Amino acid sequence: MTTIGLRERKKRKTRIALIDAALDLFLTQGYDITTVDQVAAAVDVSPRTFFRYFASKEEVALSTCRDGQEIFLRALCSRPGEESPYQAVTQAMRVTLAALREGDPDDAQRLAKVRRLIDATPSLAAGLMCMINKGDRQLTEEVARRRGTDTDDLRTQFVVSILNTLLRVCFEHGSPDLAPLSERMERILAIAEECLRPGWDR
Amino acid sequence: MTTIGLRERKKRKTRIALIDAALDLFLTQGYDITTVDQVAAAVDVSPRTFFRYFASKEEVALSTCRDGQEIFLRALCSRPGEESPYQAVTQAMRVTLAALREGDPDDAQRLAKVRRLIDATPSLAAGLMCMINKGDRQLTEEVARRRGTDTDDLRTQFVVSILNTLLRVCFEHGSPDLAPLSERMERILAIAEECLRPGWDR
DNA sequence: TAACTTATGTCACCTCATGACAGATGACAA
DNA sequence: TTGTCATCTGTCATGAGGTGACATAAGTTA
Repeated sequence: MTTIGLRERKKRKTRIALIDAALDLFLTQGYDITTVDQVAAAVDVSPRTFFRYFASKEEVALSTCRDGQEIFLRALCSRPGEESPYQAVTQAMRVTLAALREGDPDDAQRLAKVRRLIDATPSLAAGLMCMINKGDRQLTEEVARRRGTDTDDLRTQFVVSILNTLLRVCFEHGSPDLAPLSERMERILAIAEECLRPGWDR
Repeated sequence: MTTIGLRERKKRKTRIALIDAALDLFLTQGYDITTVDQVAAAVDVSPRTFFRYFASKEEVALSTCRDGQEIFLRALCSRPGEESPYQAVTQAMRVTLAALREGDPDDAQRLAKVRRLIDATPSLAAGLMCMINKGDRQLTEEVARRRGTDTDDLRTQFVVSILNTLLRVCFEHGSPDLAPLSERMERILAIAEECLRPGWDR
């Protein structure tokens, strides 16, 4: 049986509706001149309610990315413990892309929209970057665990930063489409392996 | 002769005064609850005038860092052309730290305050990171020039990201003091050289 | 149905940020 | 010194982002 009731279903529906309305308005009019009121009105909801779903205008724009990030972080945590930090991260990246390819097409669609939006909106690009780096703490713990150090270890922090770099380069300037994104990622990883000494992440 | 007139001097003075007042208020009360009006009042200036000097509350908080960044970027551009991207960046970092050590002690003092402030204020930490990455375009051009590629080159972008990583790791979690900062930087660079293959940035 | 929990709307309020306009002040030439 | 000009500044008005308080409506559970 589905344990979720009508209330929960409604909540998810308005959340999605807010995201979609916001994305469409942002893309057609521009992010900056679109007001929260307009987004709320498009979904027939009070502005106050908007802020109960999203803490800020930026959050609604980037929520899809955040969801993707969480998929990635979960994938990362469930990688086998023998994998080195680099292996675990790259595999988790591949898993995330695969999940996206096989999941709800609407989600992929939304992600494509967000990507177009971010490319047209510098402040959102900055926000996305910050978001990626927010995952640092979890990433740091995961790397520290795999390297057998604590999170203060300078080398661990260095490894984390490099991995973060890979994540950023792969995902920040991508095409909206999934296949080229995947290809781009593999090229980046090849470059990384050319540049880094074997065992650098151990 | 000094070519700057009274007007220019006054402008610089209020700018500095605004920065110092803002930093002190932010540190004593907290960044978030301090209003622009308070900062303006502390310098006996209208709030409107504040916004003629700084585009935002964040800008006044991070202005000292931005100044430092500009010193760094100028130092980078004037490095000899034979240096590899990595050499040029690391030397520019050292030059920047040296300039700070030998420059106006007030500036170093301000920088220390900013650091304490950033450590206590996540949103500013995010802002700082974004600022650092804003320097990317210039950094990318410099790296592309030294590698003899154009700025779209994937490997160039990778090199830029790694260098950016170094910058971040060195400057973001530092002690307020200058000497330990310098030492930390050297340790990070040593780690980087352990991890990266010779010639990785060529 | 009754009692509860929770989502929502309304209202009020604050801060950030910007445009328009007028007055004050420094810069500069005659 | 004086007059003109550019520019800095203050005042006022406006709009958007964001939040707290409280009542109400709706879903949930007994």
